[in-house]
Amino acid sequence: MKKTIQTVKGTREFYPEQMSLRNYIYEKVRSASQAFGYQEWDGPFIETIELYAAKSGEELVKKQSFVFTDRGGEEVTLRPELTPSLARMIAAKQGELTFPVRWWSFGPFWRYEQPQKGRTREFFQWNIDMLGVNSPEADAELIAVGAEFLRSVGLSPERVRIYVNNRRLMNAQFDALGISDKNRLDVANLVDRRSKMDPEKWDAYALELGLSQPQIDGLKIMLSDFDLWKQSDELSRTFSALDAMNVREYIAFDPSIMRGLLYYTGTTFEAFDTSGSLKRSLFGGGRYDNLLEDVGGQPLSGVGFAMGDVGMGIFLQEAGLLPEFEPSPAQVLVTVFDEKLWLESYKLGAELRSEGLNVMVYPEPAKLPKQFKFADKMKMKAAVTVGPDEVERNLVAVKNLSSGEQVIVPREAAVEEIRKVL
RNA sequence: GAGCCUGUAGCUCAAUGGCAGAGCGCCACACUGUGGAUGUGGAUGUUGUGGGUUCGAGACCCAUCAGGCUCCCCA
Repeated sequence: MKKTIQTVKGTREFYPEQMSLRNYIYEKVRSASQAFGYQEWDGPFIETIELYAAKSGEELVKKQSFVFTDRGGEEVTLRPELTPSLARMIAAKQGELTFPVRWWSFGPFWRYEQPQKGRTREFFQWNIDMLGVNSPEADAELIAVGAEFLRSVGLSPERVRIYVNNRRLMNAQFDALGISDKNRLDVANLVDRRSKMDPEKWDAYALELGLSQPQIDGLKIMLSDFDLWKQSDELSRTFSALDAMNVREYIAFDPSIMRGLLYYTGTTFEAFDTSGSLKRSLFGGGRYDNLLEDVGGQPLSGVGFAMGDVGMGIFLQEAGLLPEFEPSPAQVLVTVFDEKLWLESYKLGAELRSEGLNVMVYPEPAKLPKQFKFADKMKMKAAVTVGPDEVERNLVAVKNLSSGEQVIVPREAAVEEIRKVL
């Protein structure tokens, strides 16, 4: 390595092993989405900054998006999230789509962040949304899709939990405590940090925001009341529906879940890894009522969530839940005996492929031990050899690489023999 | 955008300011019709990059790049 050109900071290189993990997550995401009847879709990877300026946070637009000027002088950005594109696309065809719309997507996003573990500048994200139905049961369905995904990758309720809360319930609580609208965002932020901050610092921060001691005490009581959801008809119905959908064990009410202060208006939820000492967020979402209007559509309510591939990948790996990596898509190696029989091996390989097997032929007449070692490293299951003896009598030698047993069979029986080994 | 830690062989890591090393992996051979084991031998490299201090720098200083931790943020 004389001279190397570095990758762009925060980008990711997918060697085959990482690519198989990405594809594994994609497959599970697709299965969970399709099991509930959601359609796959996607938007542009490049958008104008105005799309996000409308209602995404200032932090996102000004500091955390990849913005640059194209050759035509237009300011464009690599998409940092999908929901605004979704809102625009729905609004554009609002009159012709069949509602309720159930859509999901899995694609790349970019955010200009400080890279650290679990956080890169380039990542893949699963987005899934239902639009056109505004009900606690619809909220429950989205949560259930998330829960079924968790179940499908082998994550048990002991390991991961989806915490659910509701903005309207919280607003009612804030009203009861006499917390002004002006303070609402700050207080929501305060509530969100309850579990992340030292209790003493949390108190000090609360005082800083101008809350009175009775208000702070009231908040604390509220935050430790895990039966609070019973006061909310919405959440009661959502939890009943989750029970019916057989995912209730993955769900818990948590009054400190606030999330997206920007456009969530009803139920919000967030999945956490509960196995470690610190909670790691795995996905989150909620109901949004005003998104379509913001991009010029007719009022339309929706609910959805998003999950990044980076954190989920690390979590699955640490939990020992990754499927074993198979280096070679071909489980069969045809060896090359010597230069004279080289093309005979290619011929055999073609025959086996025509029978539907994935077959790799060693690319040169190397020593057989070397070829077998290669098959081992690639974790292949069978090696097939045609040497002078076999060719003469129209035979092939099929070796089971895990047991070490080799049988010599007529060439026509090779496929059948190989299938026994796979 | 701010602070701190780290960067040495393909990988994991050693080396008081004084000859750059080990284990694993890799390659070759033992073994010219068969892998996983074992043995023997071999190659690892501009110590992230660029400056500086010093007789002498992997080590100390400055800058820079990267990724890790924290703040921020988490749409």
